[in-house]
Amino acid sequence: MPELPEVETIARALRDGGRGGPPLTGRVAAGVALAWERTLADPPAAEFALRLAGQEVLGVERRGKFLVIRFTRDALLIHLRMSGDLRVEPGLDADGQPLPPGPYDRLAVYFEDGHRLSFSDARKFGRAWLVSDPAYVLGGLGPEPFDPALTPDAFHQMLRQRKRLLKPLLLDQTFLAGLGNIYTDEALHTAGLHPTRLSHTLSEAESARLLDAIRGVLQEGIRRNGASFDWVYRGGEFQNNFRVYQRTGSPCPVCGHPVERTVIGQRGTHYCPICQPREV
DNA sequence: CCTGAAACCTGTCTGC
DNA sequence: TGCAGACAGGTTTCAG
Repeated sequence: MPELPEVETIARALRDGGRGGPPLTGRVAAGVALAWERTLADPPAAEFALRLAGQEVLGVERRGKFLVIRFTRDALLIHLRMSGDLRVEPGLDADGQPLPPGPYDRLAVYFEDGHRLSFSDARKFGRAWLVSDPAYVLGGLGPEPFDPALTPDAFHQMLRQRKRLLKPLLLDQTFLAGLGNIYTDEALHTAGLHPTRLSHTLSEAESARLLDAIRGVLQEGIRRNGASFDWVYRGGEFQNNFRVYQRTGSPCPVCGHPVERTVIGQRGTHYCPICQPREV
C-alpha cells in the first residue's frame, strides 16, 4: 500500500487522530505482542518489550516511507512495505484482558490506558525497529522530495551523476526517499519522460520538469489521503486521479492514445508512448 | 557502477 | 467448480 503520501497520511493520523483512530501522542507503552517473529527486525523480542515499556509517545513523523514514532528514549521505526497498515484501537476487554488480534496483525504495542497500536500486514514483508538513533536505519536514505535544499539544479546534478534508467532510479530510496511504483509512473507521465530514459541525458529543463512533477503528484496524493484500491489500504482518493497507473489500454488523459504497460526493473510500468517518447 | 533475477509472503483475479 | 498462473503499493541480496 504505502508510498510517501500513504505513509504521510498514516503518520498524521497517528499524531493527530484520524482514519478511524485516536491520536497516539502522550500514551505510555506497557507491553508488546508479537505474532510473526520476522516483523521485528531489531532488537530481539524480549529486549524490545523491556526497553519500550514505560516510554511515552512524544510524536510521530515520516521519513521516506518509514514511520518514525518517537518515544521518550527510543524511536519505533516502521516500514509497511507492500501490505502493512497501522491502527490505534481499544486493546482490552471489560475484564482487562487483551482483545483477540485481527487475522493479519503481526505486532501490537499495548499502552497503559488500554489502547494498542496494531501493525497488520498480510504479506509479512513489513518490518519494525526500536532504536536509540534513527539514523541507524534511516541513514542511507536519499533526500526528501520536499526538502527545500533539493533545488532544480541540485536535482539535475544528482541525475547527471548516475547513468541509470529513470524508472528504477526514482524507485531507489537511496537516490530519493518516498517514491513507489504508482507515483513514479504518474510523475514520469506528468513530466513527459519515458521510463527508460537514462538519467544523465536529461537536460536542465527536463530535470526541473521531473522534480516539479514528482512534487506535484506527491502533493496531490497527500491532499487526497493517498491511493486506495484492493483490500489493503482504505480511505484514500488518489486512485481516482491516476493518469497512467493501472490504466493499460485506456486513453491517455493528455493525447488519448491508449496507455501501455511494460516491465522495467521487474516492476509493472505504465506510460503513454506519445507523451513520453523514448527519444528526446 | 549498473541491470536483472530471485527471494521474502499471502491474497485476488483471470482464464481454461 | 477447480486449479494454474499472473499480478500486487517494497526491499535486499546475489550473479553477471
